[in-house]
Amino acid sequence: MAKTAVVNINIVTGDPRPIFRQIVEGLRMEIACGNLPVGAKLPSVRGLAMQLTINANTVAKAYSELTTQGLLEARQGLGLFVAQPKQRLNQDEQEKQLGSAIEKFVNDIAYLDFDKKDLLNRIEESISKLSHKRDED
Amino acid sequence: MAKTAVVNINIVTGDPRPIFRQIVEGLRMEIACGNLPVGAKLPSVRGLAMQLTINANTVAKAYSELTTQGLLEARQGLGLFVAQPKQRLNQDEQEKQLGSAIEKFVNDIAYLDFDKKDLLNRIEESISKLSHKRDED
DNA sequence: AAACTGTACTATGTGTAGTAGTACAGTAAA
DNA sequence: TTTACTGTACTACTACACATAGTACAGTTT
Repeated sequence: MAKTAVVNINIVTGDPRPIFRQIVEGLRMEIACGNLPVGAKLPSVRGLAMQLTINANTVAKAYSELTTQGLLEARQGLGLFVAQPKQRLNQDEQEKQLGSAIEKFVNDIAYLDFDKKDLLNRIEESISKLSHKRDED
Repeated sequence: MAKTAVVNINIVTGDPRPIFRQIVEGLRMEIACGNLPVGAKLPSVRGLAMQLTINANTVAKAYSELTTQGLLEARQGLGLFVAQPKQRLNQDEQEKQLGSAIEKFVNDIAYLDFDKKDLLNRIEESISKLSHKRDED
């Protein structure tokens, strides 16, 4: 049987995001960075709940959303696995989400002091950590 | 008496953000882009509520948060005005917020298709619309 | 059969968001 | 002085989101 991957996420008290969303976003990044490759087996609902000291239903909710997003694949009685990535959004929806993300980001940083070049470098660096972005020009 | 500025924001049904937050973020951008210059007089709590067809207490809540953030200055009996910008965060807190914003942004775009150079250009372009970022190198 | 796994449900409590309504204090204009 | 604007603050209510606790069922492997 496949060995359970180590999931390196934690819940930050005081983070304005709900707990289940911190899990969702934490796992999205772990998968996007290649720390959880396709086929990796995630901790069980009850296992991750104990690890994070939260309720199992909260973990189940996060896992359910990731499954709906196509990042995970659930097999009842067996566990949850990182799914083979597939294109799920059409071009228009992609463009819309990209635009929203840029707008939200600029809103967040609008009142901060920073050097523009430095900022763009940091963004480029963070993007380069995404595993499927590493091989691009 | 100062003329009330026209505020070009609207509430998007279906937007996951609470209504008061859409107002906060909309006004932050209007101010940051120079559409609402220092000293501009905003619509009254009751006026904006009517304009947006929402409750006046919801507007008051948004205005209150913007006042706390230092972007607006309230004068009881007179109205609300765009405040003189002032540095409010220390360097550490700035860096922390910048890091969080980048992290959140990369999480949002991690599964989208985009050309890296194009993305960085679009971010640079959006930043250039911020009025206090126009004169920078 | 036991022990793991996911899935789904009810029930409860807490906190947030928004509305509706009301009232008070400050200011300017008539 | 009155009127009409302004911001500020409060109570009360409803609805929803979030998280927990508990329970039970079905699938799979050992």
